[in-house]
Amino acid sequence: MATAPKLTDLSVGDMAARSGVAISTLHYYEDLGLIESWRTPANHRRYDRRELRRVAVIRVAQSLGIPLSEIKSMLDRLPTSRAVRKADWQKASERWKDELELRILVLQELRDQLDSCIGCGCLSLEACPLYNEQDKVASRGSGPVLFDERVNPNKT
Amino acid sequence: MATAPKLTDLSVGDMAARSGVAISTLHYYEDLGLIESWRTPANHRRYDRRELRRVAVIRVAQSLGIPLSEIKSMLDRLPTSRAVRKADWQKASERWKDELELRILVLQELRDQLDSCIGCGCLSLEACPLYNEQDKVASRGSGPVLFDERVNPNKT
DNA sequence: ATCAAACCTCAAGGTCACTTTAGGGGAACA
DNA sequence: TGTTCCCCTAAAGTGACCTTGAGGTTTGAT
Repeated sequence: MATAPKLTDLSVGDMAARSGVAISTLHYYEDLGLIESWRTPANHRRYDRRELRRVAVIRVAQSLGIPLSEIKSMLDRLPTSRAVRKADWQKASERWKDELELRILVLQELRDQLDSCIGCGCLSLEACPLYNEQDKVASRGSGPVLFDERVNPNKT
Repeated sequence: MATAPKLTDLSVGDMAARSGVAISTLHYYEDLGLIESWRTPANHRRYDRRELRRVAVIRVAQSLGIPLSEIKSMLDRLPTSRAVRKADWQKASERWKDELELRILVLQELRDQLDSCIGCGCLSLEACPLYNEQDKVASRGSGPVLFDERVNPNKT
């Protein structure tokens, strides 16, 4: 609510068109607190243009397999005032770059071991590096999740 | 059903312990036809030890973001007889290796563009290469899915 | 013979990230 | 003044991937 309504602000339809994200998804992101809007007297959403960047960042982060909850906590670390600077984004994106780096490394390891491992039978053993590697990337729920909040997936 | 019951076959509990996968998950995989068992006279499941490898492969594939449906169709391509050879696994894994390769390339591209892009403001524009890159990996539903069955996520 | 531990089935519940549906209200333009 | 489009909310639906629960059977050690 540090928002000073401007005529150049975007409607949800504009946002959808410009970001390539469905209106329903924008609503959803807003419910989750990932983006922010003010309302016109008619209760229509209006978004500061900067929210476009937020949406873009959200989508990019998602493509890295980062869950929305993580994305939110990253975005929450940005200054809440409207004056988010280059430096803020860069700092925030650093963490994802590291994550990305790690992800690449794990995948490369996986790939390098695929030849020497998958056909050799060791895949059935706890000792197999490929199989164990999986635990570091493995998903709970769906999709690869490299981030924390790793509950032990089964308690034997 | 090409199964010749052996005393060395594993119970579902054994499978769970040795594969690190919950019993309920093994049941689930079996329902989906990803793994196979025979039954004792008391209707208890027994798994050939080779099923351990199948489970391992399933988990590894999942860590690459490959959906179970894809994994199933890959596993279905293996000889149904019990005599699955090294070469069969290697052949089947080839496809995933390519997928892996692609995944690494996309992530690397993403990483390389992160510096030059995320702080510059272009992220809010359709022209941003990083933002567009996202479309090539983007998920529908949850988690990155590089495989086919890409429906257009929003029809504007 | 008893009793816990392990197994069975089937149905329902839960999470994530959305989309769809249903039933409205307000705005822009000819 | 329409009428057409865009917007609103709340709730339910979807699909992938499991987990939990209820109620019952079997095994195996004492």
